[in-house]
Amino acid sequence: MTEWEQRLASAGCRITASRRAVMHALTQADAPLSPQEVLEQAQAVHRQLGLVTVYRTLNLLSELHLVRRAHREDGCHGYLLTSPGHRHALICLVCGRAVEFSGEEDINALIERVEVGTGYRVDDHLLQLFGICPHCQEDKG
Amino acid sequence: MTEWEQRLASAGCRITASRRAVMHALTQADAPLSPQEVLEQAQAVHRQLGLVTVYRTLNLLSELHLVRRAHREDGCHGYLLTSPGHRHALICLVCGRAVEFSGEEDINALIERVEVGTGYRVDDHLLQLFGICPHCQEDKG
DNA sequence: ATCGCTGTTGAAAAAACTTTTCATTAAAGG
DNA sequence: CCTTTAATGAAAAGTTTTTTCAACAGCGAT
Repeated sequence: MTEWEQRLASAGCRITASRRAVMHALTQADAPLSPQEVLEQAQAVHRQLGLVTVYRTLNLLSELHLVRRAHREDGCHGYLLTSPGHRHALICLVCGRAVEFSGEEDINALIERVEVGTGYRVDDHLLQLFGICPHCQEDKG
Repeated sequence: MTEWEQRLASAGCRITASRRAVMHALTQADAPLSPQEVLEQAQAVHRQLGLVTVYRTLNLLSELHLVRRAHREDGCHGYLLTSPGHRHALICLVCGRAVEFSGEEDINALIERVEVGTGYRVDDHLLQLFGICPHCQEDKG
């Protein structure tokens, strides 16, 4: 039983073909996938999968933090597998490839400064970086 | 002529009642507003305003960076006036009140570290903080 | 293995959200 | 004031997401 299956099971959820197919699609992908794209990829493994189930599965996986949304200034429609210990995504503006990174230490100084400056108590944050991946840098050079 | 009107004008756009109404709504609000909410607020000033125009206006204002989307882990449907020089928003989880802050300096160290670690070239970022505003902290205490 | 309970599923439909189309209106410069 | 043309509102189309519900399939007990 894989780690995510373990996680589902201990949350009292069943390991189904649909869920395996969605996780498979997200595991294969190296860029964020929209629900529609997840469906297309996942149907290769589980033909009768429906879009509704993709939505439900993505919501479930998000709640369990196995999957995360990718955010862009113009919307937030992509989903991404979370890498354990890495809370933030870095997405290539050319090809969409995404990697994750951690950097809590660096952010804490900023948060503390903002707390003092605003009087807010900061509980959570959302950080995402955009740039050009090594692969796409080569293509240009 | 206000600053945002100046900005619109120099982009070759007209200053219309609809645009004034949308800007008015966003100026009054201290929390991010959805397009629907913008419509409701703005209609107080410009009765015949339609939702379509709200969408068009928000897109225009976003392009000119006069307005920005608010992002949450579960979606990105709110719009927020941008404060000049402040690129990031801090949103109260209780009442939705938002303030903006800057912190480029703090983030640059992180970005540089990530660039070295991943090989990506980082061009842009999205950072948003969530917490409890001073007002809502009082309500509890 | 089989059974039964109940969480899950897929399809259809509904709801919500966003964009397109187009005739009409109204800014802004002359 | 006119004229030009960007902008508007309403309706319709398109897209995305959620709800409903009968049928299905995990999985624990037998």
